[in-house]
Amino acid sequence: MDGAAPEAQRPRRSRPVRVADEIKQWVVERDLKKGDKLPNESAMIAQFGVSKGTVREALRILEAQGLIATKTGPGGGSIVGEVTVERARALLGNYFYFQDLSVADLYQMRKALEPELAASLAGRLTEDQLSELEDLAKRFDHAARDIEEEKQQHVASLAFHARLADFAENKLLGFVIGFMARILTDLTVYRGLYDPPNAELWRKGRELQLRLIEALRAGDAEKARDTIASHMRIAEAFMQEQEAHLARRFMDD
Amino acid sequence: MDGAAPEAQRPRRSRPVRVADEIKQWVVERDLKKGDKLPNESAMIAQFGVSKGTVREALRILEAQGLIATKTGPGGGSIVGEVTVERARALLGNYFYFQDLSVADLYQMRKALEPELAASLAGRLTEDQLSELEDLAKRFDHAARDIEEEKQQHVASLAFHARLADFAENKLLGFVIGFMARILTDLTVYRGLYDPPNAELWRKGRELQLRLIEALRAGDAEKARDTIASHMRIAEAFMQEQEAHLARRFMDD
DNA sequence: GCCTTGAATTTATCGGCATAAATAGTGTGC
DNA sequence: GCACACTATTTATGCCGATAAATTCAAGGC
Repeated sequence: MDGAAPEAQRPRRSRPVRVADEIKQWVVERDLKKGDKLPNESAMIAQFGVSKGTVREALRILEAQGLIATKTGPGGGSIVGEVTVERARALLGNYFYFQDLSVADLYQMRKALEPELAASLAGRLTEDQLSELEDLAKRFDHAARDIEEEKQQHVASLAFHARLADFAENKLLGFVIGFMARILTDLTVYRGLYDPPNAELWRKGRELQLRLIEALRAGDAEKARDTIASHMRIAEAFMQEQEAHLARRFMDD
Repeated sequence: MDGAAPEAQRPRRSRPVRVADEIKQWVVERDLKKGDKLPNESAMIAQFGVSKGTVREALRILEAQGLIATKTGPGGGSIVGEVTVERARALLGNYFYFQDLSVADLYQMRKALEPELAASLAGRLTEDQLSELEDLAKRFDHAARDIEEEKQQHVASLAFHARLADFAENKLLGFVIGFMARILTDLTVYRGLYDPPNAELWRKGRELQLRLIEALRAGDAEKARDTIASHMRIAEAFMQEQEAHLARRFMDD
C-alpha cells in the first residue's frame, strides 16, 4: 500500500513545529486528559534538546490550537486543556473567512440538519432544559417596533437554536448547527438588516418555536421534525433579502 | 445594546496573543489576500513596541492557525496564507478528539447531508469531473478477497465521497462531508475491520456509485438524491459492526 | 550562455538576564 | 486556635544580542 510517508512533500518543518508535534504525540501516547500536567519549560528544554525560545514557540502553537493552557507560579506550567467549542468555532471560522459562504448555503445546511436535531431530541430533554428553551422562545412577547428590536429578536431566535444544538447527543451535529448559528448571529449583529420588521413572519416563527418545545416534551419526533422544518422556511424568509455573502471578519474565541 | 466587551472574562491575555490579534485585525482592515506580504520582524518590533521573541511567538500563533506562512531570505518574511482545508480539518479534528464521536453519529449526518450534496451537483459537473469520479468508483472491479483488500476498497469508496464533496459549490456542505470522510478513512486505516468481506453489500454499493454518476450526468437531482440515500444505507451497514467509538488520535495537516 | 561562488537579506535558533505572576508557607496579631 | 498579611519560591513572561541557516541575486569564471 502506501503507508510510507511522502516526506519530500514537507519541505522543512521548523523546530518549534516539530517539538509541538512531539508534545502532541506524547499526550496521545499517555492518554492524558484535560488538566493533566505537562513537563515544565526547563524539563522540555532538556527533553528535546532545544532552547527555551523554541519550546515557548512550540507551546504557543499548541495553545493557539486550544490543546494546552499555561499558568505561572508554583504548581504552574502547562496543562492539557480540551479544545473548547468556542475555540473550535473560531478556528473553523478562520477557514470560512476565505471561502465566501452565502446565506443560501447556510440555509441549505440548516434545512437538512435542524429537523434531524429536533427529531433526535424528542423526548430526551429534561424539564429544566425544556423550560430554559421556553424562556428563550418567550424572550420577546411582542412584535419588533424598529429595526434594532428586530435584530435583538433575531439574535434571540438564533440563541434558541444554538442552545438546542448544545443539547445534541451527536456532537458533530450539534457543533455544525451551533457554528451556523454563530455565523448568522455575527451577520445579524455586524451587518445591517434591510428588511422592515415583518410582524406576521415573526409571530409565526415564535409560534413554531413554542410548538417545537411542545413536541420535544411529548417525545413526538416527527412533529418536532416537521415543526422545525417549517421554522427553517420562516427563518430563511427573514434572511432571504440580506446580502448574499457573509461579512469577512475573524471570530473571537 | 451590548457591544461592550466583558473584559473581566479574559483574566489576562499574553502579549504574543495580543500582538497576534493586532496583526489579524491589521489584515482584515486592509483586506489582505493570500500572498500579500506582512511587515518583517524588525518592522513589527517597532510597530508594536515589543521584543523580537514576542513577535515571533505571535507569528507562530498565526502560523498554527494557518493564517500566515513565513520564509527566510531576501523578499522573505511573512505572507498571508489562506487556511487550507487540510489544516481546517486537522484543527477541527483536535476538537473532536475530546468529544467521543460514534460511527452512528457520523452516519446520522451523512444520511442527512450526502443526498443534499448529490442533488445539488446534478447537472453541474463537467465531463472531466464525472470521469474522475468514474475512475474512483471503478478502482476495484472485483470483490474483496481478504480483509486488507476490503480496507482498500472502503478507503477508495470514501475517496469517492471526498472528491464529490470537493466539487460542492456550498463550501460548508463540502467541508463537513469531507471532514467525515477523513475521519472514517482514518478509522478504516488505523483500526481493524472486523467484518468478513461481504461481496453482496460491496457489489450493491459500487453499483449505486455508478448509478449516482449517471444521475449526476443526466442532471436528475431526485434520482441522485435517492441513489446516494440508498448508498448511505449500504455504507452504514458496512460500518455498523465496527467499534462504536472513534480512535483517539490527532489528524495531520 | 551557463555554472559556480559569494555577498546580502531575512528568518531561525540559541542562551542568558531581568520581570511579573501565582502559590505556598511563615509568621504575626487577635 | 484562627484569620490575615507578608515573604519566599517557583514558574512562566518578556527582552536582548549573538550566531546559524536559508534564500535570493549578482558577479565572476569557464
